[in-house]
Amino acid sequence: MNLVCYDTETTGLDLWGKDRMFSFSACDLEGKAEVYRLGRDEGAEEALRSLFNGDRSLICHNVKFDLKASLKHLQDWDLLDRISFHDTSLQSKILMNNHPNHKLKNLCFELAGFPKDDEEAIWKVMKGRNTMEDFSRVPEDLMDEYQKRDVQRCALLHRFFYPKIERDARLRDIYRSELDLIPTTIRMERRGSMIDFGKAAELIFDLETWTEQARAAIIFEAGKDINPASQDHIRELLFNKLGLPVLKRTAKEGKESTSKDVLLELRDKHRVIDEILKFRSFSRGITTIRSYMDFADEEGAIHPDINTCGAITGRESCSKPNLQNVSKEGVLLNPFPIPARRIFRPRPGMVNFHIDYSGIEMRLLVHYAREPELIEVLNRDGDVHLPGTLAFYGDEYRGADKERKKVLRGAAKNMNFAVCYGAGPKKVAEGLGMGVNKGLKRYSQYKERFPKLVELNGTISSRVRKEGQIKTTFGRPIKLPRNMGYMGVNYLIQGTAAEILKRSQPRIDRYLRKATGDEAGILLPIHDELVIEYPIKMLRDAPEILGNVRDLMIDFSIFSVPLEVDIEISLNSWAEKKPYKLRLAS
DNA sequence: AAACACGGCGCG
DNA sequence: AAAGCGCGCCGTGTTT
Repeated sequence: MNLVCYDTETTGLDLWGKDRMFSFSACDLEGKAEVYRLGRDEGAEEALRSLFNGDRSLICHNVKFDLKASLKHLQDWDLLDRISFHDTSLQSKILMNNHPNHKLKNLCFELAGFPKDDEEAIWKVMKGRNTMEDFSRVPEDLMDEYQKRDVQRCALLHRFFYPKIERDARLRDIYRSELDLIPTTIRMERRGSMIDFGKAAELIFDLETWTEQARAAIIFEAGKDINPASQDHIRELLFNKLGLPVLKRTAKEGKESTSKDVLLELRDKHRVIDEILKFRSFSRGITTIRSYMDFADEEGAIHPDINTCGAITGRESCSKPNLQNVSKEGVLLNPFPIPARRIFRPRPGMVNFHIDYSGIEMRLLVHYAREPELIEVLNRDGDVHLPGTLAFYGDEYRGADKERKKVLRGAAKNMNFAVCYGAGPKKVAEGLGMGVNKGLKRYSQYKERFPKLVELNGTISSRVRKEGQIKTTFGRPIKLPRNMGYMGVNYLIQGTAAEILKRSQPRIDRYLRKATGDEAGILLPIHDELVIEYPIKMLRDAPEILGNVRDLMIDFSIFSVPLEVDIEISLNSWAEKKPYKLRLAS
């Protein structure tokens, strides 16, 4: 296939809104480049069309962006199914996950000494202008030269990276799955998640009232007009004026920390603490909800930017706005939550399904530890935290009432994780809440029963020291500093879970489009969860269709433990999710 | 005015 | 000697 490096220039980054492409450049792998400016160059439109309709494979750095810009201009989103492409940014992320930014210019400079000063002239020109992101105002000859350099950089990277991926079957598979996720993600962004402007405005109104009340209370306690948003002012109030104890210091500057966990400890020492917590939560809530409203289009839909490989572990990330951290109610240790999920709702005529992998973290820990008893428990769909609970608490658990059982199981569950992430006997004994001697004894009993689980951290840690990386079951390498072995287990679990969710999405996308004629579709991935929109008129078929989605999500034969999902449905808002049963219990 | 570092905090 | 980590985004305060 004919390989062509391709790069677009746009008036800005808001491609789902006001911005558009105004130019593009292309070159072959030898670096022979051409630049076209739409509306200036004869034949630009035709050249663009031939790039997308011909028998070509486009190579881009951040291909999602160039595809969005191009298909928006061509007004032909069906091309997503047909176009073949490469992405040098993804190649870099797979081969060197720990690179700090994967920027085109930096990579070419670092890998090949390709000078990166060619943009300076452009910035000089932009300096006097107030529309910073609008490159279409840069003099055309300068711009042409700059664009040529960029596609040539892309060619350089492809020639450097791609052979390394191509010659390793596992890397090839990972790369293929990453590329497969791109069109699926563009379709999600295009749909967008809906907010209710009225509800948002109401919420902001309430939050403003509560913020001002908290501000007034704090100023009253301070006895002077301070800014509650200023950490310096709060520090002065808490630790000088009121003389409260310093429980923690900040990492870089060693100042008295005023973080939430500190404030929660000091909560019963003075009534101003709660007012500070309220002020922080409510004022943050206002700016967050405002930003949601600002990002929404006329319909009320927010089209975020989903980065399919945004984290060093391979996780996805989300920005402008980040819809992966919409705050929710009912969180332990958050006394004044913002009910932001109430303003997110299904499109008219739709419901949302929220499908999350149940207990995927513990399942993968058991898989990687190869702990036989727990593998067996998972295979018969048992409670994976119960054996640990019994090992830690024994008869104390058996003889407890229902409420007490819940508490003990919760503590044991915590310690199951803690042990895997490297907690020592002392920490575990402490976490069990039973006195050190007894706790230490129970820890050693636990260790005898689940030796593999207890050894996991050490095993991975020494692998990190030796190899400077870990590999997920799929074969994705995740590099980390050799002296940071304690992070290995976390990277392994996070990276594997990410890959599972990422591989399930294109399958689901293809299936839903076929089964519902493009009516149902994914809206958002949230690390171990997918939000899906689904037409109300097809709800009768939902048990079957969601059942098939479930099957696609858990179909991974390479693990020694089974996967499972929980499904919830929301009709009115993301704050009102109800369990959804695939079929009536028989 | 813009860019940066920092602490802080929401989610997973 | 050690329960861990990943993001994006905000306001303050400082530097350029």
